[in-house]
Amino acid sequence: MPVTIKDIAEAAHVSHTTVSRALKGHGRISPATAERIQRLALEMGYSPSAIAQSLVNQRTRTIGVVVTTIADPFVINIVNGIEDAAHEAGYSVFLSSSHNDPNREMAVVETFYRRRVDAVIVTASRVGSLYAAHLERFQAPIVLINSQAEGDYLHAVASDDVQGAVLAVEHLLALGHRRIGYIGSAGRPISSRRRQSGYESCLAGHGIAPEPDLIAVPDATSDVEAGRLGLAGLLPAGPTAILGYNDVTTVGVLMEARARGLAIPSQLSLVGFDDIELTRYLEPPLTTIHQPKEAMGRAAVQKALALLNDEQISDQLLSCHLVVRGSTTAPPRAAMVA
Amino acid sequence: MPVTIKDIAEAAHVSHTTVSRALKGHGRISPATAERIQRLALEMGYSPSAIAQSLVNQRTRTIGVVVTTIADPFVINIVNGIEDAAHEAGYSVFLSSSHNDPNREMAVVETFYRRRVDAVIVTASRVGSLYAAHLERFQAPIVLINSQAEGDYLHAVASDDVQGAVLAVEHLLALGHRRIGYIGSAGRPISSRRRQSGYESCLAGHGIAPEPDLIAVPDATSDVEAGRLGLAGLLPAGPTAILGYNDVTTVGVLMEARARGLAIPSQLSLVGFDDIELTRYLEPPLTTIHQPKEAMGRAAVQKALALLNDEQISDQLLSCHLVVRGSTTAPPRAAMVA
DNA sequence: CTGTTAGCGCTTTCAG
DNA sequence: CTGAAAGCGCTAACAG
Repeated sequence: MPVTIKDIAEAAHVSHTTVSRALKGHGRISPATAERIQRLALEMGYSPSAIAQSLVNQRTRTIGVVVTTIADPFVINIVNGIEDAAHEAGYSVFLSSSHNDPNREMAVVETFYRRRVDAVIVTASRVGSLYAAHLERFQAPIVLINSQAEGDYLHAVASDDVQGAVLAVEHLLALGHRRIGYIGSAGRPISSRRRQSGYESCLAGHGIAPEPDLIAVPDATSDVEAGRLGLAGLLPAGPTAILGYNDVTTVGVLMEARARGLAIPSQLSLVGFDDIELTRYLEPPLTTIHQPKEAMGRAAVQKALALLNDEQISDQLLSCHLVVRGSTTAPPRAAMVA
Repeated sequence: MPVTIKDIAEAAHVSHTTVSRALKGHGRISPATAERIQRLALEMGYSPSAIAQSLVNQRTRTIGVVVTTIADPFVINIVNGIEDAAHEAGYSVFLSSSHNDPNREMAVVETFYRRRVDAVIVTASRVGSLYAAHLERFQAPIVLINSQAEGDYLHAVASDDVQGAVLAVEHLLALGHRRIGYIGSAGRPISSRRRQSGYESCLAGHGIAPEPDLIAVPDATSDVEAGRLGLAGLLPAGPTAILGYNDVTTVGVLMEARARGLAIPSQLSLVGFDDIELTRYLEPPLTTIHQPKEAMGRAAVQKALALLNDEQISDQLLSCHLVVRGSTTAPPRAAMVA
C-alpha cells in the first residue's frame, strides 16, 4: 500500500488536513511544520493519489485521444503534438484506437467517459454526428481533428484541404502541366472531396475544365492499393501529372508507375499530401503538401483546454504549405502517356 | 454532473447499495428490482465513475506506457500491440514520451505512479537500473521492452538481437559475401552491441575474423546521419555488404550510396533491421530483419497482467526473421569498391 | 495556525 | 433480499 497523508499525519503527530495543507503550500500553516511535513513526506516516499484527488476535485487532468489506427505515420505525428501540449499543461493522455470501426469508436469514447477524462480528442472521426446524442450527458469538450463526418457538430481542428490542393495544382500548372489527375480516398470522404474541390477550382481558375476521366476515387483496401488502381484507371486519359489524396496513395502511384516502366518525374509528375517522413527517402523523393501535424495536435489540446476554461474559441483551420522535392518537373514534350 | 448511483437510488426508491448490486449482476438481489434498476440506469444515462471504483477497488485498470519518442515507426508498432492487448483485457493505456531524456523518463513514471496505474511498460529505457531504487515504493509491475540499460533489474521483453543479426549475416554469407560491414548505434548501446556480437560470432563461425575497419558506431545526431557517416567510414575497407543497426540507419547508408553513385545492390548489398513499413517502398526495397513489434507489445502486456496476478513469468526473448527484398544480391566480381 | 467534519462515488461487510 | 454504515485518499468549509 502506498503512503497516504494519514500515515504522514501519524508520523508527524498532526491531522491529515494539516498534512494536506502543508503539501500544497497554500492554506495558512506555520512554515516550521510545513517544512517538517514536507521533509517527512519525501522521506516516506509519499506520492499523492491522483485518483483520490480526481474524485474530490471532479477533474482528472486527463485527455482521451481516439485515433483510427495507431500505427499510422500521419496520425502519430498528431498524437505526438497532443501529448507534448498535454504534458506541458500537466495533463496525461489516454490513447486508444477505434480501428476505424464506428461502434468501437463510440465504445472507446464511453470508456473515456467512465474514466471521467476532462476532454476527448478524436482524429478522423467518421461519426462526428453520433456524438450529438451523447453530448448532453458527456459534459467534457470533444474536439475533432480532421473530421470525416458530415456537418459540424462539435469543435473542430483541421488543415485546410482546399488550400493545400490549390497549392499542389498551382505548382503543377506553373511547371506547365495541363492534364493533371486526382486520385481520392473513399475512406475519408470529407477531406478527399475538399482536396478534390481545391483541385477543380484551381484548374477552373486557370481556364481548365476538370475532366471526369482524370479523377478517380478507387474503392481499395489500402491507400497504396488505391494509388495503384487509381493510376491504372487514369492512364488512358493521358495525365502528365497526378495529385494523390495523400502520400501513401501517392506511393501506390509510384509503385504502379515503376511496375509499368513509367519514369517519374520525366514522364509523370507526382504530388502527395501530408508530408510524412517516408516521402523524403523515396526515389524520387516526393513533392508534397505539408500538413502541420504536430501543430494540429497542439491546437486541439489548446482548444480543449480553452473549452474547459469556458473560453469560447473558434474552430481552427490550419494552412498547409508546398514542399518541392524530386517527383515533379515539367511535362514531357509528347504529352501523351498511354 | 454525471448521474450517480444515488440518483438512481432515489428514482428507484431503494438504497444506493441496492443499485450498486443490481448493476453488477452478482450479489443477491431480486431479479425484478435488478431489472428495474438496470432499465432506469440506462434511461438516465448512467455511467459508473471509474475514478470512484478505482479508489475503492485499489486498482485502476490502466497501464502507463512510456516511449522514447512517439513519432517513431518502430515504437509505434509496439504501442499498437500494447494498446490492442490492453483493450482486450479491459485496460486503458496512458501514453507518454520521455523524449529520450532520463530525467523526463523518471518524471513520467512518477506521474504514472500518482495516477496509480496498475502496471508500467517502458520501451528502450536507458535507465532501467534507476528503477531499482523506486521499485520498493512503486508496487506496480514494470516491464521493460528492449531495455538499453545494463543489467536486468526488472521484467523484460525483447527481441533476439543476436539471433536476428546472425540471420542477416548468414544470408549475406550464403550470397557469397565475405567483406561484410556493420554500422551500429551509439544511442542504443545494448541492442547495438548484441547485434554486433551476433554479426561477429556468425562471421567467426564461418572462419572470418571480424575486422575493426568494417565496423562503425558513428556518433551522429540521427539514425539516417549515422548511416551516412558509417558508410563513408567503412568504404575504404572495401565492404561488399553492410548490415545496418536498423532500417533507418540503413536508409542513411542508401542515401549516401546514392549520393556517391554506388549501385545498390549490384555494388553493395544492404540489410536493415526492424522491418518498418517504409522499407518496402524504397528503391530498392530493403532486405531486413523483421522484429515482431506488435507481438512484443502484446507480450509486455501479458507479462504485466500475469505479474498483477502474482504469476511468475519468465522473461521473453522473441525471435526475428529474415525478409529478403531487393537490397541484397551476390557480391560484384571485382569486390573492391574503394 | 490547526483540527473536526463532511463528502466526492463507489463497494463491501454486517445486520436485519 | 435489502439497507445502514464504514471507508478508499483526499480537499474544503467551518470551528476553535
